[in-house]
Amino acid sequence: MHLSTHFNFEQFQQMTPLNGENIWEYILDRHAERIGVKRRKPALENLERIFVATFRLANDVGFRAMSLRDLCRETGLSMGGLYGYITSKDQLAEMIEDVVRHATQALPLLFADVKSPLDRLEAMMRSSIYLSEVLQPWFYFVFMDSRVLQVEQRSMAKNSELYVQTLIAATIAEIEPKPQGDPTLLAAHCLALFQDWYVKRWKYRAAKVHVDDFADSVVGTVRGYLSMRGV
Amino acid sequence: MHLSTHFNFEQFQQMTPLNGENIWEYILDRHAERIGVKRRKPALENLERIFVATFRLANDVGFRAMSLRDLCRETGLSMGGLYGYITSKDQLAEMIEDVVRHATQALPLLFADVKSPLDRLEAMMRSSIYLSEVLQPWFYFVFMDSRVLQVEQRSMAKNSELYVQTLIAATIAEIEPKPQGDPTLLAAHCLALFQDWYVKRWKYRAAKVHVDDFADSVVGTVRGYLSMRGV
DNA sequence: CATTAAATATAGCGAGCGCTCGGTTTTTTG
DNA sequence: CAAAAAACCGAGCGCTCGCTATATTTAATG
Repeated sequence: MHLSTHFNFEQFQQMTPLNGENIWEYILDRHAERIGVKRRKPALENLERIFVATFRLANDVGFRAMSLRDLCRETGLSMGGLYGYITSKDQLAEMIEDVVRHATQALPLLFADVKSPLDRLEAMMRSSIYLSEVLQPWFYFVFMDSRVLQVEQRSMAKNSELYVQTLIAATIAEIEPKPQGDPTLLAAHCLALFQDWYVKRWKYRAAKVHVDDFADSVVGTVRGYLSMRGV
Repeated sequence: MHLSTHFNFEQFQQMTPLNGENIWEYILDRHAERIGVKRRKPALENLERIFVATFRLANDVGFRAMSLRDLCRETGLSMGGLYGYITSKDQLAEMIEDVVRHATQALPLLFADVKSPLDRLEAMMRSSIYLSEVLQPWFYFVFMDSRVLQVEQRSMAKNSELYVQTLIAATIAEIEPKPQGDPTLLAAHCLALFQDWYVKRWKYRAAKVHVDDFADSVVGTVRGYLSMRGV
């Protein structure tokens, strides 16, 4: 199961438990007893249609301004059919936030046993970037729309960010010789750097930047700074 | 007029042409012939009420989902009164995007004559951070809500980002000895770093991080990396 | 092929939307 | 202190919202 900490995107795709294909199965199983639709094949197809359309519409007008009638038009479902898969509009967003949060928090734990803190940091940042490449619309949705969800989802998304930041700060604090600057602030910078991949995806797509180039650049920059001699 | 390139927030507040107080005058003058209200004092007061309320509501539900009736409730104006200041809901967002774009693009030009590229880069990043501190809700609004505006505003916001990125990339390219990595990609990292100040403002507020501490950290990190010896 | 269960279509509820416009109140002016 | 000007109010227009109850169509099963 375990790979080098210097894996690239192709290698990551082999090891990630969640990807763009099996995610519909994950969601269907996770909400099995609540989802009214019993037959598996149309359920998976419709789930994919629903979420893909949600991402497109939310990106156009924002989640709260997106109408379920538009969602029906995009998916080909009727209002009644749609409500076989969700219990409310808010609950639809909740499902997305839930996927992203679980995926985000599961990743860093895979590398908890890596001895070198610099290598562990690289592995966490690389896997975060690669995962957000595989699930870009999901991550983007949570980043842009979690603020308009109900209070509970909002704070869950914030706490998830702080959790990852704390993990990274702890790793940075282990580095010897100690890098200049506050580990928590440096960890925040790391988050800002790798989140940029899915937040500004339009920019990198237009510039034809490959995810491996981006990851190399971020990792190289961070490693370069953190392994500098202090003043 | 000219200051050192190592100014802090207090010094920046002395030199910025736009701040939290005179911005209402700026907006009133810029839209003078369109705004129906002629008397200056109530106009300035109501403009402030309108924009402050817009920021609060847009942050809660997103701009497209924010209703003008809620806006009236928050401002104390009626629908009719509100429409003395705006011509449409979209035009309200347009005014905000316009302020941010002009302020963003005017800043870097102040330092075009700084000889040392590293110093110029520092000045551009510092001023960007400090300006976004003074006008945080404005910057945050454009970052989060420009995607839901009409196509024209959307592309203007994107082009503005690319413009600043190009300026920074050109400055990075001047640095000797040449830093490792693609200047455009490094410039993108710089943007991600200093935009984090207003995008994740909730995080830094909670952690009681002062804007000068943040700016020092970002500038220190970037300078540290860019002035490293290449491999 | 008939039966039955699953999935979908549709009409409709009360509420709220952006926006307008005739009327009212407030402020300035002579 | 009137008259004129400026600012503001809020009911109402046509339309859409999230959501539901019921009827209809589709697919699996004997």
